[in-house]
Amino acid sequence: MAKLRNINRSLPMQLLQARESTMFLFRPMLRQFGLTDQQWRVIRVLATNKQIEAFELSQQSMILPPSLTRILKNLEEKGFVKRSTDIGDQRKVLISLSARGQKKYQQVVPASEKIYRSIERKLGKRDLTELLNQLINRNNSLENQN
Amino acid sequence: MAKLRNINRSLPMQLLQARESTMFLFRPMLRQFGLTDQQWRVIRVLATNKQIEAFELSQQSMILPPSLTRILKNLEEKGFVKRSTDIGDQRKVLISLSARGQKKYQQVVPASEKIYRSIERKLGKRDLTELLNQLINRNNSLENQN
DNA sequence: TTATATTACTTAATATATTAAATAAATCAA
DNA sequence: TTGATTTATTTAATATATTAAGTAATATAA
Repeated sequence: MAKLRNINRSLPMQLLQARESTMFLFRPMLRQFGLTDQQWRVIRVLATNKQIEAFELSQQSMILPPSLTRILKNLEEKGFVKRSTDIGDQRKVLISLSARGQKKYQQVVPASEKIYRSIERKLGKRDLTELLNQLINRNNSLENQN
Repeated sequence: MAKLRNINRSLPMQLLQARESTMFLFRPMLRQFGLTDQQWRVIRVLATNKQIEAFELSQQSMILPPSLTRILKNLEEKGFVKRSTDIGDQRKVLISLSARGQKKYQQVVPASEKIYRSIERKLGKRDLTELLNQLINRNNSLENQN
Protein backbone atom coordinates (compact mmCIF):
# COMPACT_ATOMS: atom_id res chain seq x y z
CA MET A 1 0.00 0.00 0.00
CA ALA A 2 1.71 3.15 -1.27
CA LYS A 3 1.80 5.81 1.35
CA LEU A 4 2.77 9.42 1.59
CA ARG A 5 4.86 11.04 4.30
CA ASN A 6 2.83 12.02 7.32
CA ILE A 7 0.83 15.11 6.54
CA ASN A 8 2.15 17.06 9.48
CA ARG A 9 5.67 16.67 8.16
CA SER A 10 4.87 17.94 4.72
CA LEU A 11 6.30 21.27 3.71
CA PRO A 12 3.03 22.90 2.57
CA MET A 13 1.35 21.89 5.80
CA GLN A 14 4.22 23.11 7.93
CA LEU A 15 4.14 26.42 6.17
CA LEU A 16 0.40 26.62 6.68
CA GLN A 17 0.81 25.93 10.37
CA ALA A 18 3.59 28.46 10.70
CA ARG A 19 1.53 31.05 8.90
CA GLU A 20 -1.53 30.34 11.04
CA SER A 21 0.54 30.53 14.20
CA THR A 22 1.73 34.00 13.32
CA MET A 23 -1.67 35.23 12.21
CA PHE A 24 -3.08 33.88 15.44
CA LEU A 25 -1.13 36.62 17.12
CA PHE A 26 -2.30 39.43 14.86
CA ARG A 27 -5.90 38.44 14.21
CA PRO A 28 -7.50 39.44 17.51
CA MET A 29 -5.86 42.83 17.26
CA LEU A 30 -7.05 43.33 13.69
CA ARG A 31 -10.60 42.32 14.60
CA GLN A 32 -10.62 44.88 17.38
CA PHE A 33 -9.94 47.46 14.72
CA GLY A 34 -12.75 45.98 12.64
CA LEU A 35 -10.50 44.63 9.93
CA THR A 36 -10.16 41.25 8.28
CA ASP A 37 -6.71 39.90 7.45
CA GLN A 38 -7.15 40.72 3.80
CA GLN A 39 -8.53 44.20 4.34
CA TRP A 40 -5.46 44.98 6.43
CA ARG A 41 -3.15 43.63 3.74
CA VAL A 42 -4.79 45.92 1.22
CA ILE A 43 -4.65 48.97 3.47
CA ARG A 44 -1.05 48.25 4.29
CA VAL A 45 -0.02 48.10 0.66
CA LEU A 46 -1.91 51.29 -0.05
CA ALA A 47 -0.18 53.03 2.84
CA THR A 48 3.12 52.75 1.03
CA ASN A 49 1.74 53.55 -2.42
CA LYS A 50 0.02 56.86 -2.93
CA GLN A 51 -1.82 55.42 -5.85
CA ILE A 52 -1.57 51.95 -7.25
CA GLU A 53 -3.05 49.93 -10.09
CA ALA A 54 -5.47 47.18 -9.08
CA PHE A 55 -3.30 44.50 -10.59
CA GLU A 56 -0.21 45.67 -8.75
CA LEU A 57 -2.23 45.85 -5.55
CA SER A 58 -3.42 42.33 -6.17
CA GLN A 59 0.17 41.12 -6.47
CA GLN A 60 1.51 42.92 -3.43
CA SER A 61 -1.36 41.93 -1.18
CA MET A 62 -1.39 38.33 -2.45
CA ILE A 63 -5.08 38.56 -3.25
CA LEU A 64 -6.43 37.37 -6.58
CA PRO A 65 -8.27 39.92 -8.73
CA PRO A 66 -11.78 38.52 -8.21
CA SER A 67 -11.38 38.63 -4.45
CA LEU A 68 -9.81 42.04 -4.62
CA THR A 69 -12.77 43.39 -6.54
CA ARG A 70 -15.10 42.57 -3.65
CA ILE A 71 -12.69 43.61 -0.94
CA LEU A 72 -12.22 46.99 -2.59
CA LYS A 73 -15.95 47.46 -2.97
CA ASN A 74 -16.28 46.76 0.72
CA LEU A 75 -13.44 49.06 1.73
CA GLU A 76 -14.86 51.73 -0.52
CA GLU A 77 -18.25 51.49 1.14
CA LYS A 78 -16.55 51.90 4.49
CA GLY A 79 -14.82 54.98 3.16
CA PHE A 80 -11.27 53.67 3.50
CA VAL A 81 -10.27 53.69 -0.14
CA LYS A 82 -10.91 55.75 -3.25
CA ARG A 83 -10.79 54.61 -6.83
CA SER A 84 -10.21 56.42 -10.07
CA THR A 85 -9.59 55.49 -13.65
CA ASP A 86 -6.23 55.78 -15.30
CA ILE A 87 -6.46 58.57 -17.85
CA GLY A 88 -3.91 57.07 -20.16
CA ASP A 89 -5.42 53.60 -20.07
CA GLN A 90 -9.07 53.48 -19.16
CA ARG A 91 -8.96 49.76 -18.44
CA LYS A 92 -6.86 50.42 -15.39
CA VAL A 93 -8.31 51.23 -12.01
CA LEU A 94 -6.19 53.28 -9.64
CA ILE A 95 -6.68 52.76 -5.94
CA SER A 96 -5.66 54.99 -3.08
CA LEU A 97 -6.25 55.38 0.62
CA SER A 98 -8.75 58.00 1.75
CA ALA A 99 -8.04 60.28 4.70
CA ARG A 100 -10.13 57.95 6.79
CA GLY A 101 -8.18 54.96 5.52
CA GLN A 102 -4.91 56.65 6.40
CA LYS A 103 -6.22 57.35 9.86
CA LYS A 104 -7.19 53.72 10.33
CA TYR A 105 -3.74 52.68 9.19
CA GLN A 106 -2.11 54.98 11.69
CA GLN A 107 -4.23 53.52 14.44
CA VAL A 108 -3.20 49.95 13.68
CA VAL A 109 0.52 50.51 13.15
CA PRO A 110 1.55 50.72 16.83
CA ALA A 111 -0.40 47.63 17.82
CA SER A 112 1.03 45.76 14.88
CA GLU A 113 4.59 46.83 15.62
CA LYS A 114 4.19 45.70 19.18
CA ILE A 115 3.31 42.21 18.02
CA TYR A 116 6.19 42.12 15.56
CA ARG A 117 8.58 43.02 18.32
CA SER A 118 7.23 40.32 20.62
CA ILE A 119 7.78 37.77 17.86
CA GLU A 120 11.31 38.98 17.30
CA ARG A 121 12.02 38.75 21.00
CA LYS A 122 11.06 35.09 20.88
CA LEU A 123 12.64 34.11 17.58
CA GLY A 124 15.56 36.44 17.72
CA LYS A 125 16.57 38.32 14.62
CA ARG A 126 16.94 34.92 13.00
CA ASP A 127 16.59 35.55 9.34
CA LEU A 128 13.85 33.49 7.84
CA THR A 129 13.98 35.79 4.87
CA GLU A 130 16.86 34.02 3.23
CA LEU A 131 15.34 30.61 3.66
CA LEU A 132 11.82 31.54 2.73
CA ASN A 133 12.97 33.39 -0.35
CA GLN A 134 14.05 30.12 -1.85
CA LEU A 135 10.52 28.93 -1.56
CA ILE A 136 8.96 32.18 -2.59
CA ASN A 137 10.97 32.71 -5.71
CA ARG A 138 8.50 31.23 -8.13
CA ASN A 139 10.38 31.96 -11.30
CA ASN A 140 13.46 29.88 -10.83
CA SER A 141 13.97 27.26 -8.19
CA LEU A 142 10.52 25.86 -7.80
CA GLU A 143 8.65 26.21 -11.01
CA ASN A 144 8.62 24.02 -14.08
CA GLN A 145 9.88 20.84 -12.54
CA ASN A 146 8.53 17.42 -13.35
CA MET B 1 4.07 59.54 10.11
CA ALA B 2 4.33 56.16 11.81
CA LYS B 3 5.06 53.40 9.38
CA LEU B 4 5.28 49.67 9.42
CA ARG B 5 7.96 47.51 7.85
CA ASN B 6 7.34 46.83 4.20
CA ILE B 7 4.62 44.25 3.85
CA ASN B 8 6.70 41.92 1.71
CA ARG B 9 9.26 41.66 4.48
CA SER B 10 6.76 40.75 7.16
CA LEU B 11 6.89 37.24 8.54
CA PRO B 12 3.21 36.37 8.02
CA MET B 13 3.37 37.54 4.43
CA GLN B 14 6.58 35.66 3.73
CA LEU B 15 5.04 32.52 5.12
CA LEU B 16 1.96 33.05 3.00
CA GLN B 17 4.10 33.48 -0.10
CA ALA B 18 6.15 30.42 0.72
CA ARG B 19 3.04 28.39 1.30
CA GLU B 20 1.46 29.62 -1.93
CA SER B 21 4.62 28.85 -3.85
CA THR B 22 4.57 25.26 -2.72
CA MET B 23 0.85 24.80 -3.26
CA PHE B 24 1.31 26.28 -6.71
CA LEU B 25 3.21 23.10 -7.49
CA PHE B 26 0.62 20.70 -6.13
CA ARG B 27 -2.60 22.43 -7.09
CA PRO B 28 -2.74 21.63 -10.81
CA MET B 29 -2.10 17.97 -10.02
CA LEU B 30 -4.84 17.89 -7.38
CA ARG B 31 -7.32 19.54 -9.74
CA GLN B 32 -6.62 16.92 -12.35
CA PHE B 33 -7.72 14.39 -9.78
CA GLY B 34 -10.80 16.50 -9.10
CA LEU B 35 -9.77 17.49 -5.61
CA THR B 36 -9.51 20.80 -3.83
CA ASP B 37 -6.60 21.48 -1.49
CA GLN B 38 -8.76 20.91 1.55
CA GLN B 39 -10.43 17.79 0.29
CA TRP B 40 -6.99 16.30 -0.27
CA ARG B 41 -5.88 17.28 3.24
CA VAL B 42 -8.90 15.49 4.67
CA ILE B 43 -8.40 12.37 2.57
CA ARG B 44 -4.74 12.31 3.47
CA VAL B 45 -5.42 12.42 7.19
CA LEU B 46 -8.03 9.72 6.84
CA ALA B 47 -5.59 7.52 4.93
CA THR B 48 -3.47 7.21 8.04
CA ASN B 49 -6.37 6.88 10.48
CA LYS B 50 -8.77 4.01 10.01
CA GLN B 51 -11.38 5.95 11.87
CA ILE B 52 -11.08 9.36 13.40
CA GLU B 53 -13.22 11.78 15.37
CA ALA B 54 -14.32 14.89 13.53
CA PHE B 55 -12.54 17.15 15.97
CA GLU B 56 -9.27 15.29 15.63
CA LEU B 57 -9.66 15.37 11.86
CA SER B 58 -10.25 19.08 12.05
CA GLN B 59 -7.01 19.55 13.97
CA GLN B 60 -4.86 17.39 11.77
CA SER B 61 -6.17 18.81 8.53
CA MET B 62 -6.04 22.39 9.82
CA ILE B 63 -9.65 22.96 8.86
CA LEU B 64 -12.06 24.56 11.29
CA PRO B 65 -15.14 22.54 12.26
CA PRO B 66 -17.68 24.62 10.31
CA SER B 67 -15.67 24.24 7.12
CA LEU B 68 -15.07 20.59 7.81
CA THR B 69 -18.79 19.97 8.16
CA ARG B 70 -19.38 21.08 4.59
CA ILE B 71 -16.29 19.46 3.18
CA LEU B 72 -17.29 16.14 4.69
CA LYS B 73 -20.81 16.45 3.36
CA ASN B 74 -19.31 17.03 -0.05
CA LEU B 75 -16.86 14.14 0.22
CA GLU B 76 -19.64 11.92 1.47
CA GLU B 77 -21.82 12.77 -1.51
CA LYS B 78 -18.92 11.85 -3.77
CA GLY B 79 -18.62 8.56 -1.93
CA PHE B 80 -15.11 9.13 -0.63
CA VAL B 81 -15.86 9.05 3.09
CA LYS B 82 -18.22 7.33 5.48
CA ARG B 83 -19.46 8.60 8.78
CA SER B 84 -20.78 6.87 11.86
CA THR B 85 -21.67 7.82 15.38
CA ASP B 86 -19.51 6.95 18.34
CA ILE B 87 -21.43 4.39 20.37
CA GLY B 88 -19.96 5.44 23.67
CA ASP B 89 -20.53 9.14 23.07
CA GLN B 90 -23.26 9.95 20.62
CA ARG B 91 -22.09 13.51 20.21
CA LYS B 92 -19.03 12.31 18.40
CA VAL B 93 -18.92 11.66 14.69
CA LEU B 94 -16.44 9.11 13.42
CA ILE B 95 -15.10 9.53 9.92
CA SER B 96 -13.40 7.00 7.72
CA LEU B 97 -12.35 6.58 4.13
CA SER B 98 -14.56 4.44 1.88
CA ALA B 99 -13.07 1.95 -0.55
CA ARG B 100 -13.50 4.53 -3.24
CA GLY B 101 -11.77 7.12 -1.10
CA GLN B 102 -8.86 4.79 -0.52
CA LYS B 103 -8.61 4.19 -4.23
CA LYS B 104 -8.52 7.92 -4.92
CA TYR B 105 -5.81 8.30 -2.32
CA GLN B 106 -3.74 5.59 -3.96
CA GLN B 107 -4.09 7.33 -7.29
CA VAL B 108 -2.81 10.65 -5.98
CA VAL B 109 0.10 9.38 -3.89
CA PRO B 110 2.59 8.78 -6.74
CA ALA B 111 1.93 12.18 -8.35
CA SER B 112 2.27 13.84 -4.98
CA GLU B 113 5.49 12.05 -4.12
CA LYS B 114 6.93 13.08 -7.45
CA ILE B 115 6.35 16.72 -6.63
CA TYR B 116 7.81 16.35 -3.15
CA ARG B 117 10.93 14.88 -4.63
CA SER B 118 11.30 17.67 -7.14
CA ILE B 119 11.08 20.18 -4.31
CA GLU B 120 13.69 18.32 -2.32
CA ARG B 121 15.98 18.24 -5.32
CA LYS B 122 15.79 22.01 -5.44
CA LEU B 123 15.96 22.80 -1.75
CA GLY B 124 18.12 19.93 -0.69
CA LYS B 125 17.29 18.06 2.44
CA ARG B 126 17.63 21.36 4.24
CA ASP B 127 15.61 20.99 7.35
CA LEU B 128 12.92 23.58 7.53
CA THR B 129 11.25 21.45 10.14
CA GLU B 130 13.34 22.68 13.01
CA LEU B 131 12.89 26.29 12.12
CA LEU B 132 9.21 26.12 11.30
CA ASN B 133 8.46 24.24 14.47
CA GLN B 134 9.45 27.27 16.46
CA LEU B 135 6.74 29.15 14.69
CA ILE B 136 4.24 26.35 14.79
CA ASN B 137 4.54 25.57 18.45
CA ARG B 138 1.65 27.66 19.65
CA ASN B 139 1.81 26.75 23.26
CA ASN B 140 5.15 28.12 24.23
CA SER B 141 7.26 30.43 22.17
CA LEU B 142 4.69 32.51 20.41
CA GLU B 143 1.62 32.76 22.50
CA ASN B 144 0.77 35.03 25.41
CA GLN B 145 3.15 37.84 24.67
CA ASN B 146 2.31 41.47 24.96
C1' DT C 1 -31.89 13.58 40.54
C1' DT C 2 -32.35 17.84 38.42
C1' DA C 3 -30.67 22.26 36.91
C1' DT C 4 -26.46 23.87 34.93
C1' DA C 5 -22.44 23.66 32.41
C1' DT C 6 -19.63 21.59 28.98
C1' DT C 7 -18.62 19.14 24.74
C1' DA C 8 -19.03 18.00 19.81
C1' DC C 9 -20.84 19.25 16.09
C1' DT C 10 -23.97 21.91 12.85
C1' DT C 11 -26.25 26.18 11.00
C1' DA C 12 -26.12 30.69 9.74
C1' DA C 13 -24.14 34.89 8.05
C1' DT C 14 -20.60 37.28 6.03
C1' DA C 15 -15.95 37.34 3.90
C1' DT C 16 -12.55 35.34 0.94
C1' DA C 17 -10.53 31.78 -2.63
C1' DT C 18 -10.55 29.66 -6.98
C1' DT C 19 -11.64 28.89 -11.74
C1' DA C 20 -14.03 30.14 -15.78
C1' DA C 21 -16.42 33.34 -18.52
C1' DA C 22 -17.65 38.08 -19.70
C1' DT C 23 -16.72 42.91 -20.72
C1' DA C 24 -14.48 46.94 -22.27
C1' DA C 25 -10.35 49.30 -23.61
C1' DA C 26 -6.05 49.03 -25.86
C1' DT C 27 -2.84 46.92 -29.14
C1' DC C 28 -1.48 44.64 -33.24
C1' DA C 29 -1.46 42.72 -37.79
C1' DA C 30 -3.16 42.65 -42.44
C1' DT D 1 -8.37 51.30 -40.61
C1' DT D 2 -10.62 47.20 -39.44
C1' DG D 3 -10.80 42.66 -37.43
C1' DA D 4 -8.40 39.77 -34.23
C1' DT D 5 -5.86 39.55 -30.07
C1' DT D 6 -4.41 40.95 -25.70
C1' DT D 7 -4.90 43.30 -21.31
C1' DA D 8 -7.27 44.82 -17.00
C1' DT D 9 -10.92 44.16 -14.46
C1' DT D 10 -15.49 42.36 -13.19
C1' DT D 11 -19.22 38.72 -12.83
C1' DA D 12 -20.58 34.32 -11.85
C1' DA D 13 -20.49 29.91 -9.63
C1' DT D 14 -18.80 26.95 -6.34
C1' DA D 15 -15.72 26.08 -2.33
C1' DT D 16 -13.62 27.47 1.91
C1' DA D 17 -12.71 30.69 6.19
C1' DT D 18 -14.26 32.96 10.17
C1' DT D 19 -17.19 34.21 13.95
C1' DA D 20 -21.35 33.68 16.39
C1' DA D 21 -25.29 31.19 17.61
C1' DG D 22 -27.85 26.88 17.92
C1' DT D 23 -28.62 21.90 19.09
C1' DA D 24 -28.16 17.53 21.15
C1' DA D 25 -25.58 14.55 24.14
C1' DT D 26 -22.81 14.19 28.14
C1' DA D 27 -20.83 15.51 32.48
C1' DT D 28 -21.12 17.97 36.93
C1' DA D 29 -22.68 20.06 41.03
C1' DA D 30 -26.21 21.07 44.44
